[in-house]
Order: sequence, then C-alpha cells, then structure tokens
Amino acid sequence: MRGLDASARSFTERVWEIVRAIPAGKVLAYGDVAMLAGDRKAARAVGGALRAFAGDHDGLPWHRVINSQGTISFRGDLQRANLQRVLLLREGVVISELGRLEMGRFRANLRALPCYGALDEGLDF
DNA sequence: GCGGTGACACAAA
DNA sequence: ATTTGTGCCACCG
Repeated sequence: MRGLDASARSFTERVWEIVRAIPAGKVLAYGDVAMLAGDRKAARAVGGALRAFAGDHDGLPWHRVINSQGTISFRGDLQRANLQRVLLLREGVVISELGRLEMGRFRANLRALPCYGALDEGLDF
C-alpha cells in the first residue's frame, strides 16, 4: 500500500497537507479529503480543520474543498461562501447558476495526492 | 472524561 | 429532485 504514516501528524495537519496539494482549477469533496487523511468517515471533521485555519497563513487553497454534491457549503456564513465561489471561478471552475459544478470534470486526481492509509480500510480508488 | 458543535455524507421517504 | 434523520469525527469547554 502506498499509505503514509498517519500517526506522524495530527488529523488537522494531514488535512492541510492534502488540501495544499490540490491543483488550481480542481476541487475535492470533504469526504475525499477525509479518506485521504485516513478516515473515511471524518468528512465533517475536515470542515473543522479548515475552520481552524481561518485567517491563518495564506497558501492553503481551502476554497477547493466543497461538499460531495458539488456545491459550496454555506452553513450560515454567506461571506465565506461568496469568496469561495469567486476564488473558484477565478481558477476557471465552471459553476452553474444553481451553484453547482461538475465533480466528474473538476474533481482532482486522488491518486496524485498524499494518502494516509485509506487503503487499509478496504477502500481503493 | 463527557457532551455540544459544525465548511459533511448517505440512505430513506 | 428535496427534505429528514442518523452516523461519525476532531475540537473545545
């Protein structure tokens, strides 16, 4: 297996590393990040990891992470949602008027990203 | 250690 | 296609 050592860093740090590796113009679902981070079911915690980042050092393309339905998660923060939409459009990501994008076309290649033992859970992709 | 919280996912209705 | 309910996890009091 090509999984890295998950215990090397905290879940949050793993999330940051993975998100940092998402190429411009591509996106990933929270669930995808969770899987790569080694926890298939921790999609929700991924949001927390990015929340914790809020405002910190730039360089983390947090806007490239959306929900599995191909839409931006509002969760009450319209400010952030708008910014995220603009940043994605700026990278060439096509978003419909309903705020949805084609995952099949803009989803980043999982095999090209850091992976923390996701395969141990019997998953493959 | 326990219980709430939240940028989620998925199945069911 | 939409709306609910339920499961799951890391963080923070």
